[in-house]
Amino acid sequence: MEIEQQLSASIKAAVKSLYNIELSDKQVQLSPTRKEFEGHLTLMVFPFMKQTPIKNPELLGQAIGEWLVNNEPLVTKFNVIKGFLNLSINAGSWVEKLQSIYANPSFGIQPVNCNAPLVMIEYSSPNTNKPLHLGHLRNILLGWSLSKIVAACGNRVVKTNIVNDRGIHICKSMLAWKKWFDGATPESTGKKGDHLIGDCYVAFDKHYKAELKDILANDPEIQGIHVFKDQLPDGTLPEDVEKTAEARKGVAEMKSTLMQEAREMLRKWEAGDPEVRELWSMMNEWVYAGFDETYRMMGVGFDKIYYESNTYLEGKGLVLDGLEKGLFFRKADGSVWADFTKEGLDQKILLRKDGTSVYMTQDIGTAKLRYQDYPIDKMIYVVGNEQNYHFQVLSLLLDRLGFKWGKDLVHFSYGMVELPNGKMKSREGTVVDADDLMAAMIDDAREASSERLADMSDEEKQNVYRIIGLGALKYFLLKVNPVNNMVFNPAESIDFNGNTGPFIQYTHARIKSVLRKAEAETLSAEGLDGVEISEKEQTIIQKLLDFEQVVKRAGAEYSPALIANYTYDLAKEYNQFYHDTSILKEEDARKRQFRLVLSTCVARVIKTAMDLLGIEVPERM
RNA sequence: GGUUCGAUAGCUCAGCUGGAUAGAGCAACUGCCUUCUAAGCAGUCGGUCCGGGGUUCGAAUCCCCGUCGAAUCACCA
Repeated sequence: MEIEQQLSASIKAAVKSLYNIELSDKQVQLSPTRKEFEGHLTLMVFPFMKQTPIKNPELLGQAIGEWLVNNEPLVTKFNVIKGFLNLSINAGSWVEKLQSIYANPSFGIQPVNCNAPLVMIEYSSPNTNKPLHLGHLRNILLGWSLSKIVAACGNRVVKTNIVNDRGIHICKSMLAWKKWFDGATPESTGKKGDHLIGDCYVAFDKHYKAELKDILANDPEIQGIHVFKDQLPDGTLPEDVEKTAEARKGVAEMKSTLMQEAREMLRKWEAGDPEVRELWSMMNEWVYAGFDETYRMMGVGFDKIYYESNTYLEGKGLVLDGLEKGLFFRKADGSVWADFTKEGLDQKILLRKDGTSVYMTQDIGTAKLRYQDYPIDKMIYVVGNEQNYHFQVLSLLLDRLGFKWGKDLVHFSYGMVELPNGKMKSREGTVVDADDLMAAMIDDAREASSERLADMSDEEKQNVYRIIGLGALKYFLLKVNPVNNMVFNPAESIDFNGNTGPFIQYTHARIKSVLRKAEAETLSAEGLDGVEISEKEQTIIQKLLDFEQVVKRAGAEYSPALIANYTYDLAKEYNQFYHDTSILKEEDARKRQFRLVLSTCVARVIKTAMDLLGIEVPERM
């Protein structure tokens, strides 16, 4: 990086000295030289050619190249192809850079002080009526990685979770448990609590569906519902089959006794009915124990967890205040609305006519509590792209209410995980369960690596399987640009070869193995001045130097994928070097030393980068 | 229908604020383990960067118009 800055300044000086022209930063475009050409960094001369008296790009490149060779010690030689000036940097400068990387154990990570901006990041945000699935995994891994990256960019970070622990969905599970589960507990069934509650939810849905079917088939009132299309010229009134079915379904849902019971339970919950509350607490505790286990296995956590049962009433007050201040308006039926038609959006309901909260109101309430707890400078919500509209409105709403971070709250919107034949549907049993998937990945890792680790203790082995299996899964989910939907094929297990987590982990383990064998040698980055280095070695140093910029960009663009792809590139470069350069058998002691230092730095950057993704790297595999 | 997002090799994906002949991995085929870990390395095969205009020295990238796909437009969360 500093090499580029220095070079950039010299190029400006060159153009100034040759043609008396001041170049802007934008006009000096340096990029890594493509492999098929000689050189390390390439300058494009087109952006400023018009201003110079020389209208031939080759001649212009030639002139600047000559000036640099004579005046800038970094540059040893150059060549010009079309408008591209390829510059070669002297080997000593690369070695110096490597030495400074080696000297800085936290290379790439910005220090954080107590005055740094405070960024709160919300992710996971589960409902408490079913276990976590693959979609949650993407969310949670993105949130965790983002927290690491934002912190690495010099911010204070508070990781938070809003648990949706109340509402009709949990009442459905509670009702099903009471009706059909005969007092089953996680202990009595040996099931994780979240899975047991998930079973309840499925059971409710199954019975509910059956009841609806029965009502639709047998209820005379429903049979009498018909919706017709417009009259045809011949006077007939064709029935609109679709709308009829829709209307019948709507009435059937109202008539369902199961649904009525669930609603009654919700009403009792809101009224604070002790029996309902007790059941609710018990079942939620089961779920939390289950979630905690999943989070622990994933290696993630939170600094502060909010529960919707504590926040859902909070928004009301703010909305009523806002109403008094004229920020919102009340409709004739008594419901309260915000008008965003001036901002190009619609009107949005904030309180129902009976005064109860909606989703949006709860988010306002949560925001209020968070702001009371922390002096937030920036808020990042990791939530799927299906809620883009919601957050667009929330941003305007919080801004109107005077939250200073409302206007630029970040909705970190990511795409859905789809199966080869479309979306995951819990109703259709096509959901990929998070616990199952992690266990399967660890099994695959065991199968792939048990032979190699024969001399390890069982406990050590188990740990390596876990690191590899989860590494494969996490990398798979994080390497894809978050904004895109992605496809997961359960039939093909996640690969361990190629652009994968284990490939990168393997590179790290290999380096560690070499370093262990070199342990007898005292490793030092001193005394490497003038050591001869290969093009590949130079390329790796250049790649290492990129790391700082990649972290910054990943932070600015909220993209763990950038870190993932960078790390893969680095590992690939290193593997090529490893393949055709011997390290320990090199006879020249300084070259050997240099290669060990280079390898150490690569291992360290891999470890740091993978940590930013929430992925561990093993010492052996 | 409105809004937002997306479309790159058979499949999964990279491609930075516009830069040289568009890159990886998987799959298929071929080499390389008596030498630091072959989860590796090297190679072959594979492209109308959805289509059409425009901007300019130069477009996968920026702008406009289409086509297709996803999400959303609930007094659900």
